[in-house]
Amino acid sequence: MESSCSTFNDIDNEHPKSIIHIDIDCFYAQVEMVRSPELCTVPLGIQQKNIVVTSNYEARNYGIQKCMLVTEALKLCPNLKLVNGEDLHDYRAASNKIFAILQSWKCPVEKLGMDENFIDVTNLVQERLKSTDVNNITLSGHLYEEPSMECCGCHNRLKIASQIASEVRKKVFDELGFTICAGIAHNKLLAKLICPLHKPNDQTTIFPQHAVNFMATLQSVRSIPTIGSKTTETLISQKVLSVSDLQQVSVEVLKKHFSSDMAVRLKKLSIGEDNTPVKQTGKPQSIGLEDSFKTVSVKSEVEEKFEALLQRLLVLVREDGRIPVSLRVTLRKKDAKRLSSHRESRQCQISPSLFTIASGTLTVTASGQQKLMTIIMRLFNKLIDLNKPFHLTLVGLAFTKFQERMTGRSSIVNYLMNDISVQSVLNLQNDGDTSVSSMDYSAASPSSSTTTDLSDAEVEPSPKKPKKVNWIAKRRCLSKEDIASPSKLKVGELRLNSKELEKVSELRLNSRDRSLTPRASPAKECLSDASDTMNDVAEGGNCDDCPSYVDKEVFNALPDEMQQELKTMWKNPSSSGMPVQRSSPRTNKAKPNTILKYFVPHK
DNA sequence: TAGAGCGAG
DNA sequence: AACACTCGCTCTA
Repeated sequence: MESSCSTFNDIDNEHPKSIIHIDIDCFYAQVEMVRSPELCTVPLGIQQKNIVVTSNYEARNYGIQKCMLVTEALKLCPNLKLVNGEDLHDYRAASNKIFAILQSWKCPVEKLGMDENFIDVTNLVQERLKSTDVNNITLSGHLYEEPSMECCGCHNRLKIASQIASEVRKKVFDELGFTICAGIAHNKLLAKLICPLHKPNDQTTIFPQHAVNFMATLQSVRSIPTIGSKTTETLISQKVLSVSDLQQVSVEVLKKHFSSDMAVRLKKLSIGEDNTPVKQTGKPQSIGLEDSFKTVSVKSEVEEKFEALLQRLLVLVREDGRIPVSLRVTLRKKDAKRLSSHRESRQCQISPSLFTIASGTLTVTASGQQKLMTIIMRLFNKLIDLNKPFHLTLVGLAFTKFQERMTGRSSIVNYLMNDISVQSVLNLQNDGDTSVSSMDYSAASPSSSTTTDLSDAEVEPSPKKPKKVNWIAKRRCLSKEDIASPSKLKVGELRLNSKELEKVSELRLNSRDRSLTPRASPAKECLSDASDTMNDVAEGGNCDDCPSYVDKEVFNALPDEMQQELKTMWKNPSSSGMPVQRSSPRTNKAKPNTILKYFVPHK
C-alpha cells in the first residue's frame, strides 16, 4: 500500500520535512587513525577489556566484527593492531568537534550517542529551493529506488537535502578527516534506517513512496528504533516477528498488549511513518552518577559511597555551571529473584543557596556539602528501613533540575554569572560569521517580539503550541565553548570505571582552568562575599551599576543597548525576572525581550 | 510531582 | 555477549 501523494507543490504537503541522519564510520577506529595516520593502512582494532569493540575496514576484511573477543580476533588476523580505547576522552572531544561542524548549517542538530546525529534541514532546503531551477535538481549519492510518480514536491526537497548532506560530509572530512555516512529522508526513522545502505563514506536517499517496501525488507521488528527488547518480546508473543508482520497485524490486536497510542505508533513505524521532531541537543536535563558493587549492608559504608559519589558529582555540576534545585537518590536492592535493574529512588528539592557563584564558578561550601549529605541520607532512609538488614548492589546520585529555566531576562543574568557563557556570547558578536554560531536561528525562529513570555510555563511545553515548542527546542543549544572544550562533556557518554573517571575528572579540571581567564582571583574587582548566595547578591548588588556577580569587564564589552537594559533590570529586580526567589510562582507577564537578540540561553 | 518502566548508545 | 552506566521520554497515581 503505497502512500498516495497529492500533486500540490506548496509547503502544506504530505512530506514537508527533510532530515539527514549522520553516522560516523567506525568511530573509535577513525579517531585513532586520524591521530595516527600510519594506522590507516593496517588492520586496526579498538580494545576495551578483552574485547574488540570496533575495528577499521581493513580489519573487517579479515572478518573482525564488533564486540569480538580479542583472542578470537587475533586468530582471524594475527597482524591486528590493537589500540586501547577505554579512555573515552578523545572520542568525546572528536564527537563534539563534529557536532560543532554540523551546527554551522544553522539547522537543529540532535546528537545520538557519540557517532550519530540528526539534522533537520527543512528550512534550509526551503531557502535553497527559492533560488533553484526546480527542473534541474540533481541528487547527490545513492537513491534507494527511482520514483515511479510525482509526489508533493518532496523529491526535489530531498534531492537538495542530499546535496546538503554531501556538503556536510565534505566539510567534516576536510576539516577533521573523518569519513561519515548519511541517510536522507522525510523523517528521522527512514533517514536512520536508510543510512547504512551504502557504507562506508557514502550516502543514501529514500523517497516516501518507497517507505513501505523498504520497511518490509527489515528482518526483525527489533531493527526499528523505539522497539526495544521488551516491545520485541511482546510482539513476538503475538507472532509478530518481522516488520512485514507488523505491517499486517491489526491495530486492534496490538491494542490488547500496548496502549492505544503505542499501538498506533507501532503501526505507523512499520510503514515508515514517524513525526518525531529533531530536537536540538543542549545541556543535559540531569547530571548523575551511580556505582554498583557486589553488596553493601552497613549504613556507614553506604554513607561513604554517597560521599564519594557526591564529590565526583559536584565536579561535574561545577563544570556544567547551572545551579541544581533537585536531588535524587537511587538504589538497587539485592533481589533473590532478579539481579536485573530494579531500581528505586527518592528525590527532593534542594535550596539553590547551597551553591555559590564566585568569580563565575559554581562552588559548594563545606557546610553546603554537609547539608547535601544530610539530605542524601534522609532520602536514603526513605528507601531503607535501617532497623532491618539490607543488601544493596547499587547506589546512585543525580541532580535532576536546574535553576535556569527562567524568564528571558533572568536567563541573561545567568549568563553574566558564568563567564564561560558570556565569552561565548561575546565571541558570537565579534565574529558573526563564525562557523559554529549555533545560536543563530534567525531564519527558523519566530520573530522575537511575538514570543515574549518565556516564563515557567514553558518548562513543560504544551505540545499543542508548535510555536512555543519550537522556541524551546531552539533555546536548547550548546555554546561555543560547550562544543570546543573537552571539559564540557555530556555526562551520558561517560562510561568509565572509577579509576578512569578520576583521570577524566583531572583532565576536565585542567582544561577548564585553561579556558577560564584569570587563574584564581576571587572577589577582586568587587567586594563580593564569597559566601553570598545567589539570592543575596541579587538583592545586594554594588559595584556601580552592575551587581557583584557580574564581571565588569564583561559588562563593559556588551553593546550599549544591552547595558542599558541590564541596568534597568538590576534597578528593578522584582519586575524583571531576576533570580530573587526561584519559588516565585508563575507571575511573569509578557515583557519585551529584545535582549534575547544577544543571548540565546543554554536551555 | 514523584516514581517506575522502557529505550538508546 | 551480556552487563554497566547515564540520560531522555512517557505513563500512572
